[in-house]
Amino acid sequence: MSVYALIDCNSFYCSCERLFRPELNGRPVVVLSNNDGCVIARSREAKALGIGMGVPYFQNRAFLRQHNVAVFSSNYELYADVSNRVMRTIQGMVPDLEVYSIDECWADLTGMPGDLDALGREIQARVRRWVGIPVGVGISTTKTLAKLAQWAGKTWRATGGVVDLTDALRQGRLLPLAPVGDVWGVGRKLTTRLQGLGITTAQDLARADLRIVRKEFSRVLERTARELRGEQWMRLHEAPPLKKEIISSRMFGHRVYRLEALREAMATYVTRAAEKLREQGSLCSTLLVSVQTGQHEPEERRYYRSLGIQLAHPTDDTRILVQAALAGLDPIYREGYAYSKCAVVLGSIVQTDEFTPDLFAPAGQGRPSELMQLVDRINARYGRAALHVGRMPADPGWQMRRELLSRGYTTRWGELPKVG
DNA sequence: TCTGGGGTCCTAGGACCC
DNA sequence: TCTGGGGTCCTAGGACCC
Repeated sequence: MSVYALIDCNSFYCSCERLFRPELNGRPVVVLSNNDGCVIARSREAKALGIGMGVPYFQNRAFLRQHNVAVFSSNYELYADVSNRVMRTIQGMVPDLEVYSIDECWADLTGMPGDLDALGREIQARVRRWVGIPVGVGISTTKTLAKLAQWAGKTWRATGGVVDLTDALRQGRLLPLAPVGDVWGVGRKLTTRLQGLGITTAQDLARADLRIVRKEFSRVLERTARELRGEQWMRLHEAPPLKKEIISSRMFGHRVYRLEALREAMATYVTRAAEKLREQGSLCSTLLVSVQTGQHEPEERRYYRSLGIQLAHPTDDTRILVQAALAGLDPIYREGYAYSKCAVVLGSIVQTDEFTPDLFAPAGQGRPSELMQLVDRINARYGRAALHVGRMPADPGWQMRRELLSRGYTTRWGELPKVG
């Protein structure tokens, strides 16, 4: 029998902000999305105030001030660094680990001797002591059940955030109490449709007729239902698979009207995407560029258009990619719209040894660019964008807003905390 | 009335996750 | 004034093939 654990950091971004600001313990804390757009992380105290996930910041600013809520722009450099520390700590305590997201990981505990509940509490205590971040642990025989165990740990505080759900009897008690919408893989749309069929709890889904689930919904949901029954359909992925597409997009800090500004932004995003491409040692041969106005504009002022571009040879060269993206931008730009965002998606991603090179390709094309490797090394040493294409401005007017950014406590020499 | 069946590949779009 | 970003998987449907 397999045993999986899901370890999840509580209100991760808020916990990171508190790490070097202990006076914030007990005080409600929220963290905003890019551009200070909406609330994406809430401490327990903030949730208790009724602040919803994803609510727009500008509509709630007064309420937040009134309740003395500490508000932060997202500081991804800090969160990524703290996340690495958490993962390394857990890695030393379990046989196999899959980093699932910035604040969650799976562990394979199959065959671990001793009390699993006690192991869960040990992990929790060590991460708290070594890194300072509170975590919850859910343990069971499938990933979907482990996820549900972790949900139970959050929902019933008496558990202390650790729930061992390997026992069939305990599963039988929990499943009828769990709303189907809290099952991993069941989102809003599916919840509504399932409820229409009288399937309202995890137990209902586990007991549903699998043929009907497959026919009316999908194989994906069938797999979820089977996992709730204890059939193991998902395994651990220790080495993260290479990305099949790489997206770079961002809302602008202010609306943008001119083609020239869009070109700057596009060049910046393509540069970032190409860096990610090279980080995984891949080449790409298609791009999709898009521009759009705000979703909340009146109908007649909304505009969205995208264009796919096929390259002659797979490449990882920022210069070629930027040139192609800018050529694609021109025909989809229309004057007179208030643009809020542009994006690039790199696709048809391959490894160098995965395709047949073109005998007639110009020298240097169709393989990793040595020049780009040099640029990456220089930028790693002297700071991102020390060397960059001329189209990328140093201080763009459209840059995202981060007015409430905390310090780079662990990632910038000049911003280290001072003691004494 | 009624028009083959089955396979592959590609793309667009939907749904989900964090 | 102001509403996130990055990713995966699956499905349906069209084109094409034998």
